[in-house]
Amino acid sequence: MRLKPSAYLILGMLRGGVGTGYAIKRAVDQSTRFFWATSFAQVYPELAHLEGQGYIIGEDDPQGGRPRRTYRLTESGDHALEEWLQSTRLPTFEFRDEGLLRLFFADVLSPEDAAALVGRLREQAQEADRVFREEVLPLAETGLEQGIRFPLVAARLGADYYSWRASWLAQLEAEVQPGVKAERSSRAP
Amino acid sequence: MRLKPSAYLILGMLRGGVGTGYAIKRAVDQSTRFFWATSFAQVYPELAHLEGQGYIIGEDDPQGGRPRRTYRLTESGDHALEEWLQSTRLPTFEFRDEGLLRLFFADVLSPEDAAALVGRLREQAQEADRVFREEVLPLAETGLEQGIRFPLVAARLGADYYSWRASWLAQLEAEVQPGVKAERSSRAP
DNA sequence: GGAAGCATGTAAAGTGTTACATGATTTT
DNA sequence: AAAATCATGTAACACTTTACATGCTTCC
Repeated sequence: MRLKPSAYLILGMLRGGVGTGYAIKRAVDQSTRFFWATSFAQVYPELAHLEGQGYIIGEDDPQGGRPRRTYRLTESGDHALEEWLQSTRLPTFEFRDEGLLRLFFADVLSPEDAAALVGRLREQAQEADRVFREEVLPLAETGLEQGIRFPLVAARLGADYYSWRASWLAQLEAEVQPGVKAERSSRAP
Repeated sequence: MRLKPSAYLILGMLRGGVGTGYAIKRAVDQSTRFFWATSFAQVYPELAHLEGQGYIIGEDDPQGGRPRRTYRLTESGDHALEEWLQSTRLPTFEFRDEGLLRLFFADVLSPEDAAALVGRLREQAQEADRVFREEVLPLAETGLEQGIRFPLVAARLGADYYSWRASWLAQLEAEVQPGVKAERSSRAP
């Protein structure tokens, strides 16, 4: 791999017309942050690095007295982005979910406390679902007018994931209610 | 938060009877690694740190000429673990999914190449699903005999997630096939 | 006039991964 | 006899986050 995923994130944003470091960070916060987040302290050095390697070109573009530097892809950067998108290399996948870790160790707790823990996890999934439907999805929909559909696809996958997770946990919550006997879900009336 | 999640991972494993650094790393590789991974270079220093803080006590426990150090929780460690499990603090949730990032930028590609990318993502989800069902789930089931059920619950959530993701992507794959017109899924005969 | 937003960066601290180093025991 | 597994650790590197530092412009 020539570049790290965080670098392709920047190439992709530049390709989509998001031209400054500040704007890239803001765009990420409103879109990809759920599966790939970033920070100013990552974006600015990476822009400098990508320019040094010839993947992008920056141009000073001050707005009044306020300095600004706007970047665009070079041919080399454009090529690198497409190559990455078509690569068959296994994409990195890192998942750190403290909630699931707690669930994993829930045998330590009393049935009541374990049930409460599952309930909290379900609530958190519902809250994430709400954020996606109220904030992320509507924003992604605005891209459709310019024929940009995949950010909406990604947002839908995220929203549907949290919905799915919330109902999976709600089901589990019902099964672990103290008083409910069965090891597997009670299907008896 | 008194301790970081990686520390609670170790406390939880010790509480479950997994007593050495080596065994903890192995156990994690077979169970929690999908939502919380670790490495020897994290486990050994963390064990030393937790012992220094009084959460655990280690005892030299050589096997023949092979040195070994076995740890157990102190009261303080036991208390810290339960407190963490009952905490209402928002659990850390970090997700880095390069596959979704590629999907997000797929408008750059031709419809054919975008469809191929979706197909690769679907295959990868299917492969992860297979690993869960063939390797992780059977292992987690062995815990049931000792009345340990939540590792299996967590493994089921993981397995079901990848199944769900694979079929979501299969559905998307059908929708983005070149030749299929509609913006939204074609419900025509 | 003050707050919020635009804009760019650096420094320090924390976290995590990979590679290395060593040696005993068990399995093939 | 060799390979795999058990077992413990360190060093170097890579990566991320948080906090800091600065100053302009726009909105209330």
